[in-house]
Amino acid sequence: MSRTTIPEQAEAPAGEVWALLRTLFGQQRRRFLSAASELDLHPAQAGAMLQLASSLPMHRLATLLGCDNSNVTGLVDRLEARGFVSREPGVEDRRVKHVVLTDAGRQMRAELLVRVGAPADGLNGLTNAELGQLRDLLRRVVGADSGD
Amino acid sequence: MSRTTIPEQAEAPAGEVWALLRTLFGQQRRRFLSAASELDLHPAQAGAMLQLASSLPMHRLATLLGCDNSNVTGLVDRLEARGFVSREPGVEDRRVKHVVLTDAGRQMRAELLVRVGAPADGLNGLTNAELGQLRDLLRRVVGADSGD
DNA sequence: TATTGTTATACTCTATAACTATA
DNA sequence: TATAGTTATAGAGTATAACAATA
Repeated sequence: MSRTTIPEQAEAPAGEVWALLRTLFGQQRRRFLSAASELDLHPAQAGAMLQLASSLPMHRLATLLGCDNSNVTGLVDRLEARGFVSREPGVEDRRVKHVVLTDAGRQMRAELLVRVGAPADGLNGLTNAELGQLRDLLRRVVGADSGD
Repeated sequence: MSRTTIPEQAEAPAGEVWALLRTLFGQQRRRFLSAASELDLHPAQAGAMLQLASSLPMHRLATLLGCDNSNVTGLVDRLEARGFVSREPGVEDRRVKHVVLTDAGRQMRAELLVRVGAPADGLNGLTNAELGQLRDLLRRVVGADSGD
């Protein structure tokens, strides 16, 4: 692939780290898009499938995906038409519908996770001690950003 | 924000690092989407603007964005309609059209970079020595993945 | 013959607003 | 009154196929 990330600001001490992280972001994004494509899922559909670790109300799914409730209607319509999810009425609040994976949906999600969720290949080249170092540093980077 | 990333596989040594990286991915993705939205750009348009560090042939932009040539036609149409880019005919190969930023486009791109390209806030909490450590570790992670 | 960019088509995503049924 | 989900609508992205101009 001749994909390249945008150059610029790779000089500053933090900037250099940032450039490396962006490279990883790009790799991961392409991995996600490839996985979705291979499985014949639209990226948004793949994103929804990944969020469905457990059943979720429609509006909760909308929040997680960062889109309007109305979009989820069509999204779930299409996933339902392909047999990956079903809508189950809420018992406690009858306005709510829960999106729940079918067996086929669980299998599809597993396929996605194999392709997207696996640690980037490069991590396997590090020793456990180095992974520990990396973990500690990243924790501080992540922790400082408002946790969302 | 009540956005959460998908749990699962945070036990393995590499898996823990991977989970942290995914958190960063999510933060960065939301930052990108917010920036695009604030500037009234569709994510795909914002992505194109970021790639235009220098002029690019239409087909090259398509490759960089990972989409078909035919999509770039409409994408550039709309950016052109808003005055951010112009099409310039190629001199060496007359089939080619070069997409080049206008002054307004350069300014818009700068606005985007301020919002998206800045090092994640968390990096500022690390010492230079720690940044060096992090850089060395990430270089090995990135280097091992087939460089695209 | 192959490539560049365009057009046409069809499907999906996305935001907005209006509607319903619940709460 | 407010919330959950739907519908309707419009603008945009995306893939595919077919096409003209150029190589």
